[in-house]
Amino acid sequence: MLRSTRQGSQDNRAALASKPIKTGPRVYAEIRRMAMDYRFKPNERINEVELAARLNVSRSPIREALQRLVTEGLITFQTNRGFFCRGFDVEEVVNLSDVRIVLEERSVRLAIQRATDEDLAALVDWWAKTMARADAFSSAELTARDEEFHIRIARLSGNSELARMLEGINTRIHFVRKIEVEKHRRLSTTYTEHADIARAMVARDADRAARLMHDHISISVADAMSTVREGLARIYVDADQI
Amino acid sequence: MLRSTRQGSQDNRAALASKPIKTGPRVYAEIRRMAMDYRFKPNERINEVELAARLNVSRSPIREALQRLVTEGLITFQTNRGFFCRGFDVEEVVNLSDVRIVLEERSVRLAIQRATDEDLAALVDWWAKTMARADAFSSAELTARDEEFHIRIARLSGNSELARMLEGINTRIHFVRKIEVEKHRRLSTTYTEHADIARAMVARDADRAARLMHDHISISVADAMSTVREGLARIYVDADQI
DNA sequence: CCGTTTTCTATTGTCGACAATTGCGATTGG
DNA sequence: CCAATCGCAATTGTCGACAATAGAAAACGG
Repeated sequence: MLRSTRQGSQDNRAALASKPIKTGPRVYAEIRRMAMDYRFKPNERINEVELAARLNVSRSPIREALQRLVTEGLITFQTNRGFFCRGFDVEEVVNLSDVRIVLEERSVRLAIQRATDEDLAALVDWWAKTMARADAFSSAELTARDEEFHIRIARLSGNSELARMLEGINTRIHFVRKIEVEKHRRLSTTYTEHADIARAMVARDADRAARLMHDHISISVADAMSTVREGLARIYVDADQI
Repeated sequence: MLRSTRQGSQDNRAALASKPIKTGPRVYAEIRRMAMDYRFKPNERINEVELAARLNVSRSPIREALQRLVTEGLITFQTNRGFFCRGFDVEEVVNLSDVRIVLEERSVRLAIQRATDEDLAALVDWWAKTMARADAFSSAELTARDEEFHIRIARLSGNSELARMLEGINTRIHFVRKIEVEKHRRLSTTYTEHADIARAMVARDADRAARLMHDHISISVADAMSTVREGLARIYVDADQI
């Protein structure tokens, strides 16, 4: 009776719809999303056993996922003390933004150099369609489109490392971005800015596109501060009623 | 006699000089270095049990370290198939180089904006001293100094995220960099280029410093190809006699 | 002799167990 | 009443065991 071993987990899997996703990837994806949305409070210690229990798995996949998230910058780690949620402060947002600007500028420039006319036309079309339906989208969906616009350009750059790094930054600033989207829901400058960038790309006007991109992404420190403040409010208020 | 449990590892630790470094970090550092130096052959499958045996630990710390290295871009992973060494090709080197250029340019510019006169003077001094002793250094040491020069600037930028990303790129291009250092051992343009950059920084000439940095880092695709070729030779020849 | 299916083996994925460590709270001495 | 010390409870670090999977080898049929 000592060797019933992994009986429990078998049941869990079965209950979870036979075997939709493998445990490892699933756990990774779930924790990742939690971290992106600050479902862990900033600097909060993450209890492995508790998390394992919540996701119905053992600590092994949990720890492996957490380790991965550490290098992604979503989680912090101290030996013998465990994993912590990353902090949430203005400096980090500003720093990431600053890096993002130069990478996105490079991204458009390369895309203009290397993408085909069809690719760029498709980008313009896609964004036009998205804009047309903008009102029907939730804020979360809208944020996703915003992110996708930039990622598409990054992919068109033909530099997979560049795209990879921008994706990394995206996941880290996802939370602030979502707040910004909601803030500016009414005055939807974002949509027209995207359209302008895309058009400049079609026209192969690298300098203009890069400048537009720069201005589009730039945020004042004051903006960042207000967004972070708003974010903190959500983390410590809304989170409780999830 | 079933519960001798972790006897074995106890012995290992004891044999390894009581307890110099904790297992986890040690394993991570060792595997990381192996990956940096292509002690695993490109795209080679990494056998967890074998590696665990070699480092005298169980698979848990191995897997955790590998997971971390996956997001660092030093290791590849496929579910149910395991971990693989990253490839080694020209495209990746060129892509990383391209990203590196824009980040390093931003880095100098920010450093010029934010570093104190003392900081910059210290940078110049340190590099002068290093240059003076250059002949006494091994190629490995020389490579380390090269890397350190750039990292110092990144830190002076005051943007920790920028520094972090540049460090990430450094570990990924470490191998090619080492080869480049050895190639150009004689015609040591690198040293004077560094000195020039540092001087431009002291003079707070951002445009010049950025341009120098750009030219310093830029490599032609032809150079990259030759370096990669040389690298492949080493990986598949020298590696056997380690 | 070649292509398909089956069996077998090597390797990964996940688990529960236990030791080591940390941090907190109680206890004691000033 | 506060500071330092001690011990205990909670938590992390690492391990070996076993199931699931994939890939190779063997058996089979054409």
